[in-house]
Amino acid sequence: MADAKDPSNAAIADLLDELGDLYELDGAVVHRVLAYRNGAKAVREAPRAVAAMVRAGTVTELPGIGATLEEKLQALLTTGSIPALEKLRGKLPAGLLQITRLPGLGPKRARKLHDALGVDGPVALRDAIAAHRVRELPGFGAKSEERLLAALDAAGDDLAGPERHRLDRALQVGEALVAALREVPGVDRVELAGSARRRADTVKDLDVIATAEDPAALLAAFRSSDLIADVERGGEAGAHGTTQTGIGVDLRVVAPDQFGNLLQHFTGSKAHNVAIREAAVKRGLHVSEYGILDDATGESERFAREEDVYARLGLPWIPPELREDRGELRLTEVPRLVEPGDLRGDLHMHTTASDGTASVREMALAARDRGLEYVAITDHSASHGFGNAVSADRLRELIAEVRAVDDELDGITVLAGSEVNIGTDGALDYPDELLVELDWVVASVHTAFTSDPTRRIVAACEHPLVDVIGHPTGRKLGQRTGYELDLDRVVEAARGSGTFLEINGSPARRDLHDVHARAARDAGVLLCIDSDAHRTETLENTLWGVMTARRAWLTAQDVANTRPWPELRALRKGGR
DNA sequence: GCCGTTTTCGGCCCGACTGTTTTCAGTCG
Repeated sequence: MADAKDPSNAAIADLLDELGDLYELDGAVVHRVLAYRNGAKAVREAPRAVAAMVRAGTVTELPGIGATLEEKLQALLTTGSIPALEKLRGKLPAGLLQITRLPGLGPKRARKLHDALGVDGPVALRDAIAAHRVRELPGFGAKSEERLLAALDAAGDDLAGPERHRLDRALQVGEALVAALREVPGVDRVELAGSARRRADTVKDLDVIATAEDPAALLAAFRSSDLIADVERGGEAGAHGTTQTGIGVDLRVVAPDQFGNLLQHFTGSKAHNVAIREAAVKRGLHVSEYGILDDATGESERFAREEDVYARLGLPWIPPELREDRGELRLTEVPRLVEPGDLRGDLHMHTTASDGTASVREMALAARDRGLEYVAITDHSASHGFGNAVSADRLRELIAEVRAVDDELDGITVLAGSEVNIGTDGALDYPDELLVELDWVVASVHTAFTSDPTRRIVAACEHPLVDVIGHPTGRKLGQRTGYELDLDRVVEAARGSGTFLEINGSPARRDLHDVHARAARDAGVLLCIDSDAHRTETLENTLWGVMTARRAWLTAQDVANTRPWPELRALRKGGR
C-alpha cells in the first residue's frame, strides 16, 4: 500500500519527463532521453501506485523501468528528491526548457542560444533577437529571428503547451466536418483519425484523411465550410485550418491505394506506431504512412484498407481505442468490446427533485425512447449544497413518486435510488432504515476533497447498502485533476465488499478513466456505465462512458448494467 | 537507459519540412 505522503504516479511521471527534457538539453544521446520518456509513460499509465511498487521492489516489472530508474525512484522516496535532477536543475535554467516549447526551437538550438548568448528564458531571448545577436550564430539567420519573435508574440506569457480540447467538443465539429466533406461530389472516402478516433479524453487537434477523384473540390469545400474559421496553409495534398470553435484541423488527401496506410499512421498513437514498427523490423518489414517495405523483395506494399495493413503485419485489426501500446500488439484475437447497444440500464441520473431539469416521468420516458430497460432515479441527498437538497422526508415522497411512475409506465422499470454524499467521516447522510427502502444507492464524494477521500470511499464500499461509488476520482477534464486517491485501496475495498465502481459518462468526467477502469476489471470489480444525466438530452452521456470502457478493454460482461435488472439485482452485495 | 525466438552488448521507427546550407542537422508529427 502507498504511504499517504507518497508522490502520485502523475507527479513521478512529471519528474521523469523533466529529467528526460533536461538530459536532452544537456546533450544526452537520444535513446537515453527516450528511455526517460518511456519510463514516464509507463509510470503515468501504471494502474497501481508506483511508489508502493518501488517500496516493494517490483517497479522494474513496468515496461521501460530498469535498474537505473528504479534507483532514482528509490532516492525520491527515501530522500524526497532525485540527485541527478537537482544537479541538472542547477545547471540549466527553467526558462531554457520553456523556450524549447516554441515551434522550431528544440533542445539543440536552445542550448546554443544559452551557451553562446546567455539566453535563459523567453525574456532574454526577446532581448537577444531585438539586438540582432541571434542571427550571428551559426545555424541561425534573419529568418530564425523573425520566426522566433512571432512565436514569442503568439505564445503569450507562460509558454504553456498547446491547449487540449475535450473529446465531446472535438467530435461535435469533427464529425460534422467529415459528414459535410463526404457529401462533396468527387470525394471518395473521408475519415477522422488521430486521438479523436481513439476516443481519448482530450485531443490537441483533428486529423482528417480523405481520398477523392477530385481533390480540388474537396479542398475547396474544406476552405469554404462554415465550420472552418480560417485556413492557414494548404496545397494539393491537404490543408491546415482552424474550426470556429478554435480547434486545429489537418486535412490530408491521399491516393486510394494507400488510404489504409495513412489512416493507420494518423490514427496513432505515436507509441502504438513505434511499437508496431519495432516489431515489424524484426520481421524484415518497414512500416511508414506510405506503405510496408519488405526487405526480402525490396517491394513496398500499399493498402486501401486498414485491416489489410494489420493483416500484413500478422496482427488482427485493432480497434482504435486500444492503440496506446498497452499490450494490444500481443493480442492474437481482439475481445468484443462493450458497445452502446449492450447497455440495458442507466443507474445514475437527476430530476427536478435536486438539480436536474426534468421530472421522474420525463426522464423515464426519455430513457425508454433510448431503448433502455431500466433506470434508477438518483437525486442528490440531504447535504448536497447544490440545487435542492433532498431531505429524508422528501426522499420518502420521491420514492412514492418513482413507484407510481414505475406502475404507470410499460416498457421501462423505474428504480428508486439516491446519490448519497460521503461525509468527511465516511458516513452517509441518510439513515440506514431509509437507504434500505431504495433499490439502488450511489455513494459519491462531493465535498472536502482534501479530507482523506481514500478512507471515506473505502468506508462507503464497506457500507452494506452502497451499490456503487459514483465518479470515484472526482476529476473534471481541464478543470481539476481529481482527489489524491489511493486507487489500489479503493479497488481492493470494492472487490472485497462487492461494490461496483462507476464509469461516469459525463464528458467532463469520464471517471473512472480508462487505465483505472481496466485495473479495476482486472482485479475482479464490476463497472457501471452511467450518464449522470441532469436533463433528458444528457442521457446520451453513456456514450462517452462506453468509449472510456472500450479504452479500458472492457467487454459487456465486465459492465454490470449490460445485464437485465433482475440479474443485476441479484449480483448486488449481500444479495439484498 | 532499456532490453533480448537474431543479442547480456549493440542495437533501439519513419518521413517531411525548414533554414541554413552547398549536403544536412534539427525539428516536428
